[in-house]
Amino acid sequence: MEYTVQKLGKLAGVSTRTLRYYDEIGILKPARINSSGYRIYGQKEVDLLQQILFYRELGVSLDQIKKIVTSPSFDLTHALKEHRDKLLAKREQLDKLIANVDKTLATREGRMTMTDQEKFEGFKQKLIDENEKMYGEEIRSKYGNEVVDQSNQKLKNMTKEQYAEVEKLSEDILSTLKKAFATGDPAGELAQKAADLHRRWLLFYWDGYTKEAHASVAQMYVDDERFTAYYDKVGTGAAEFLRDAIHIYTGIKK
Amino acid sequence: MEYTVQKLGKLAGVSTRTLRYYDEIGILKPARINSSGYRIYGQKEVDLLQQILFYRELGVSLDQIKKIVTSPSFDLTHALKEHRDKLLAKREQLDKLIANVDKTLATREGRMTMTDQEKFEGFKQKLIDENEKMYGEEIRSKYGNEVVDQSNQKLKNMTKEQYAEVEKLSEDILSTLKKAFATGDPAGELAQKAADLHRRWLLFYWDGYTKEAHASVAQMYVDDERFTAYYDKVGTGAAEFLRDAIHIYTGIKK
DNA sequence: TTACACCTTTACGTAACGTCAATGTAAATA
DNA sequence: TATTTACATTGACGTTACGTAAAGGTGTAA
Repeated sequence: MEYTVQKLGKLAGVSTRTLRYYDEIGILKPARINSSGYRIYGQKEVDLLQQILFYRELGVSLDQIKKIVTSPSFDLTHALKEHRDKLLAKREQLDKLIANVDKTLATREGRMTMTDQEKFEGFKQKLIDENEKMYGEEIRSKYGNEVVDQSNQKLKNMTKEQYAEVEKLSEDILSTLKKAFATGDPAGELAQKAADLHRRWLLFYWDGYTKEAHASVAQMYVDDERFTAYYDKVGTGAAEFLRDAIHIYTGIKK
Repeated sequence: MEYTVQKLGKLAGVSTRTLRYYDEIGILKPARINSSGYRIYGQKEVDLLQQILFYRELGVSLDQIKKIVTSPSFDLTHALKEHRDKLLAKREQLDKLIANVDKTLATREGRMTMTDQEKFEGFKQKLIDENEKMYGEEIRSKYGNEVVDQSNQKLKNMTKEQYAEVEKLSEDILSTLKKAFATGDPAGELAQKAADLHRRWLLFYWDGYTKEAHASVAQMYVDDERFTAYYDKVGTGAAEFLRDAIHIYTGIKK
């Protein structure tokens, strides 16, 4: 049986380029070249190619393979042992890399959750505390703990993408609030949009959204100086403005 | 503190070529270029290089590193996780390679010992049988079993190098025997050299070399047609010639 | 004859530098 | 000050095992 490059390539599962390359580096020469300059391979070459591909499978370099297949006295066992040593060293190196990447990831994730917590923990606690203060023991025993638990769960399960969305919402709230604040009308379209964004933002933390809780948080923004300061970045009195807008949005007035 | 390429290179443990390459691919540009065209690096670049080398340590490609260090919003955690996946896949691949090389080695070594045994087992058995026949029960119970055991051990423990030496000795015996046979003098220098080579050859199989056993083996070469045929390749009557030479060499005549 | 599949050689691209080569500059020494 | 020595520059080729055109010749079927 005789083969052209493509036929042999298909037979062995290699590209024609590979066969030409093997010819070029002298590792597998065709049995003959026909009158048109085509490479013609015979059975012997098929067998040799199989040999070559076998060693290639083992990760042996073509240079080494060449030595193996061209020199009959080549000490294959020794070569393979050396090759195995190299592979083992490589794996050790890989293991180190993997361990390092893992460690780095762990550190980063540790930092990430810390950052998350730094960002939210205080706020969350504040929310809970204020909530409690506002609604008192009665309401807390009713659904306060539940809300707290869910909030904690949500925070812990939040993905980076979700976090990014939350941040975007935060920014949107501020920018919308700024425009709304400029109109001076808490019942206006912009102010109501800000209130709606704020509701969506809250949904990232609360499962059991209620108008009452929303209104209560809005009041808190006015009562707690830290939140007041945060929203007053938009303009002096913005916290009150947002509270008014939310109270209108929720239909609840305290 | 300002650094030229070499100073920074020494500081960070990389070559100047590496620094130029990093400049070339835009991963680490010097802080400025002085009037002579020298690259001048500052503290910021030192820090960045450390970053770069850290990721390089992790096996991250420079292309990826570039993305990491040039885009602050790059999702490093995600990138590292993907990178780790790649490393894990690589290790799996490596493990397969290693297992295959091991298997190949085992097969080869199995074949090797089989080949050894094919080559020696029959001969060894013959030796033992003949020895037994010649010396009878008495001598066999005296040291025959011991010799057999040691011979077996030696054969099994023979390294490839030792085997190669044995083969070389075999060839030397034949070529020397040929030349000696041409002289027709079993007491001559060449014949005695052949006898000595034969002794050394026997030592590879026997620990407890004795002149008697050696002389006995020599006689066996004449008695057993297979060995006679082997040595008569050198010339008709070569087995007898070798026997005579060995008998002279050992000083034992049967 | 035309189309189409298949062949050829030539040559650039890959990743991350190593290694000259040719040449200019800064610092140290005679 | 002149020279040596050390260090800088850019340019370019080499490395591995092919992938991927490009430009053009060949074989065969419709």
